[in-house]
Amino acid sequence: MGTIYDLAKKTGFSITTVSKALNNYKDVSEKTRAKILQAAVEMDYLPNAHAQSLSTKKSWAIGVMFSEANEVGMKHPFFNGIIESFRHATEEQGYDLIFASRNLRNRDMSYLEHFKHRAVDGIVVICSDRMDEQVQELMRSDIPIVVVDMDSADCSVVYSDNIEGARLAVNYLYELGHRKIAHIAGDKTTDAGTARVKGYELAMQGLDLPIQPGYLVNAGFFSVEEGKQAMQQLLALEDRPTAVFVAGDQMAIGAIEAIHENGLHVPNDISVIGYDDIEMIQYITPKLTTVRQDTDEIGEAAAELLLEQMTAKERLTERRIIPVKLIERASCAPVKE
Amino acid sequence: MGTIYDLAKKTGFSITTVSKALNNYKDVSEKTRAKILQAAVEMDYLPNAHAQSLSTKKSWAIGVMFSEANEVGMKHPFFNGIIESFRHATEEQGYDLIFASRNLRNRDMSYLEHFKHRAVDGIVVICSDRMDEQVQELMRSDIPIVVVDMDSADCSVVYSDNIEGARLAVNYLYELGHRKIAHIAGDKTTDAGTARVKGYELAMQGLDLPIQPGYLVNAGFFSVEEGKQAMQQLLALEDRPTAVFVAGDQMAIGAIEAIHENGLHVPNDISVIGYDDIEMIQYITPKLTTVRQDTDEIGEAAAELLLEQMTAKERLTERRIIPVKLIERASCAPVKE
DNA sequence: CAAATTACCGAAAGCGCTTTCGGGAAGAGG
DNA sequence: CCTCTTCCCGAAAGCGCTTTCGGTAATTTG
Repeated sequence: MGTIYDLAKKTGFSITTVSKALNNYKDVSEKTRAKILQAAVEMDYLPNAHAQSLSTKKSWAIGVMFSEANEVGMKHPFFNGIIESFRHATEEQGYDLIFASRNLRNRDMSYLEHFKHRAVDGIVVICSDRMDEQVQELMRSDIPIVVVDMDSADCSVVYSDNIEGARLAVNYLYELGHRKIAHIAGDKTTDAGTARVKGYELAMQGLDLPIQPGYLVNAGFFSVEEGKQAMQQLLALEDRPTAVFVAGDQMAIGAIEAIHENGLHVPNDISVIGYDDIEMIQYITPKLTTVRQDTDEIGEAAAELLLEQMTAKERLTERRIIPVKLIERASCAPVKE
Repeated sequence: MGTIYDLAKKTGFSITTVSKALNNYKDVSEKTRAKILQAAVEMDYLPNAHAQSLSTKKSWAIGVMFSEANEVGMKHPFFNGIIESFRHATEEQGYDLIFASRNLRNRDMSYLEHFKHRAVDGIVVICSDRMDEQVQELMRSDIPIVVVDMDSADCSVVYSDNIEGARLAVNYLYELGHRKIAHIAGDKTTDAGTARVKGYELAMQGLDLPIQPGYLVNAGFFSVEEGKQAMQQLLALEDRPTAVFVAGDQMAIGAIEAIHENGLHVPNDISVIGYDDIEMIQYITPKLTTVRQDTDEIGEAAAELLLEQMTAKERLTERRIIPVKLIERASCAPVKE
């Protein structure tokens, strides 16, 4: 491959001139630039990124911190859509993504430390847990950052319109005639969870529907199993709901399982509506009606907010709330008399 | 944060000594090492990775090339399980993963070029398409590399035992009494696809079952839609199969859809068995019986093979074939008389 | 034609770190 | 007491690149 020095020797110019030619400086003639570029392809020259970063203080790398909840990591069916779209958007601008280990040659370090060590130009955190100490530390730092699925006044954030999403869901159920509408909620340590609860409460209130005791059940971290357990609680109630708004698709899948295991039918006996619109729910029975979060849009918005800061070289704090949409499928039906 | 120079000034030692203390050289006394380490945490010192890489020629980074087929990227339900496990394994050794863009400040470059530019220590390619020019180029290079889900004599590879998996599937159907067993195949440009076809043919032959005309249908790149279309072809046959072995779970989902749309029942009318064991198939109806590929194992094996090369600092060519397992669920039934 | 621009190029310092090599001090051996 | 090791430490070169600053040659201007 060779270094810039080899290129200089080969062409007879100084490394200064070579560097300038490569970087499109204007004070090098077209003739010599052409020669240098030509020689560069001939010897298959590629600049060394580390050397460049060292001298320019720009690494063209974005550090990503991914939720570790439930041990799923990149398998997370909602987050991986976001990261994919984020990747596309940043890639176009020439940035690489780096997934940092928390382990530097057997020395434990925080994400922030690792990102500083790697000298990333910016950070994206995709994590719902507001309480995560690592996330907090990142948000307090002075590196450009964007956080997804969480709110904060201290840094740029992007998340779905959860209040509105919950309202859509509840109103939809209401229009189908349902009055006994329960909510299976995500954990309170997540903004998404709390916002959807709030949206649920607001919507119910707006419709003049009281929330019956036991109708609001916390189901933890959005897993199938937790959704199932939550639904079992609802089914054990004296006065069962006729419809339930579930704060996540995976939990909704669990909820449906519970209902089926109870010998009941979805949607004939109980309607359920989910949240997220992850891929698999179009293949389950019944196909799940849900509130779609636009992962493409979220990823792009996150990229935009981060890019903005990186070029401005200063931290900005912008909030971007992405609209949601109700996707009607087959898991909700008019209430039975 | 400060540089090593600041640390030297603060402690009164030379940067040489500081560097040695930090890197556990033996020729620095415990006393001074302690002082330096202490000062390091006090001033929040972190070594600059670029500077380190520049002088050591080791970047502690692994480049990952991910399949771009079907535009899914990290959303791929099988591959993302592998990459997640790979990440865990390499992370423990202190390596970071870098997802390279193919775009270097508006100059197009190949993955190989980009990885050279970034001076990664190794490369993992997770991609099924044997014909991909980029993959070929990577395999020809001299950087340590491991490729997943593809065979090659020129570099270390790891993939599932596809022949055996196909055999398991066919034999299972046979034991349920099926004799008219069709196969919906993955594309011939993928090793997985061709190997499963071969396994299917071998198994049928071993059971003395002829493969009836039209029973082997190519369905492309493992998508739901393609699986559906392939199944429609099978359903259009005079003499329909009673069971079908599908080379991928997503295609199997499509196949089941097609069967249902045709007014038939799975498994009562037609049994279907998939391949992969992706998460969602336990939630569809009927729950899909399938051949499980062990993504954890594959990712770990890939990490191991790559790590090995990176420490040896030379390219090795080892082949690791991961065993598969039949997971019995509810999409297969004894043949009807 | 002299003076003032302009165009082009290179020396050198610097980015933050590692590593070789040599040298002084302290301890061991005779 | 002198020599030989051993133990610590630092000077300096080097990793591959960017960028400032100045200098020469070519060109333009009056």
